[in-house]
Amino acid sequence: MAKDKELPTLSETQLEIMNVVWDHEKCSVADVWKILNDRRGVTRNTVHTLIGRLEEKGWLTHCAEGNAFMYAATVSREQAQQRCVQRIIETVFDGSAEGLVLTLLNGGIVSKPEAERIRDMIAQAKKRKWRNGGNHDGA
Amino acid sequence: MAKDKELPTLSETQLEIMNVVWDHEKCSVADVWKILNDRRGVTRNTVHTLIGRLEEKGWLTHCAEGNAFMYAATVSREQAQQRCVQRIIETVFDGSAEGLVLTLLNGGIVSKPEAERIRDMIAQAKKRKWRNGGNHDGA
DNA sequence: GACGAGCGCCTACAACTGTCAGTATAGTGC
DNA sequence: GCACTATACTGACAGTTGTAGGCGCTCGTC
Repeated sequence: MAKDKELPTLSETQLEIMNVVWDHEKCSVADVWKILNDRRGVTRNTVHTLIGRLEEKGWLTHCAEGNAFMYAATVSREQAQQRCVQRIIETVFDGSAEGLVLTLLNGGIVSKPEAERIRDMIAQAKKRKWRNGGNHDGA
Repeated sequence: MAKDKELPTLSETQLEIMNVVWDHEKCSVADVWKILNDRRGVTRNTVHTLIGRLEEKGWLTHCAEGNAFMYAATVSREQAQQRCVQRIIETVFDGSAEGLVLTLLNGGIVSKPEAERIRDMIAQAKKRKWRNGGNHDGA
């Protein structure tokens, strides 16, 4: 886990599957299928193919457990989220994290209490990470 | 402009082209091609096809100007950015804008001065938007 | 009028993605 | 042993995307 080989980006459907796997730590094709099928009606085979491709790409690994395969993510949800945010900042906001937050605030995407919680989070992060001059400027 | 018909999402390359168009307000295939070709070597025809597809999907419009076509975006960069952020929050962060900011702060994506500027931005947005009880709680 | 440059249009192709049908295999119950 | 069920594997297909080649039109130049 946590090998930093650059994994290819995930499509929407692939992300949906990864989310299920992350939620359950590890699960079988049938598990994922049940959840996805509940949401939008999809064949077990489809899920199987998608999971297979995710494994091919390195996002998932499997191990036999009884007579079923259990799949687990090779990368934590947090890591994937980080990469995703990083990519969006680079491609959509031309490298500016502030641009992202600005859009968040001015686009009516966050509510007032959310914005306040976000402000608090930043204040806390400031204390925690840079209390005694821990520099972190290289963006 | 600003018609809120739901446009399909943009791929990375498509976004690259849109960025050039947004930067120049309006430009010809040749203009976009020059810039993209400088960056990574791509054929004029490729750019033409991509632009044509973007127009098909409603992201661009063109008007004849002399004997060349000038392309312009139908949606402002800000609108596109908003949608992009909204989508990422929904699909990657399960609807939580705070999750996004948390990732931004804890993932080492933003530097200290950036985080401070972001905090100021939030403080300002608070004053501006919710000064006299203007509620905005619906996501 | 011929010619080269610039441009738009059409077509093609490989890779990827989402979708599923069909087939094989293994476990369970009778 | 056979039928049933659950699972895994393979192959296929349509749509999208990135890439490019080739053709024809227009315009300025010689």
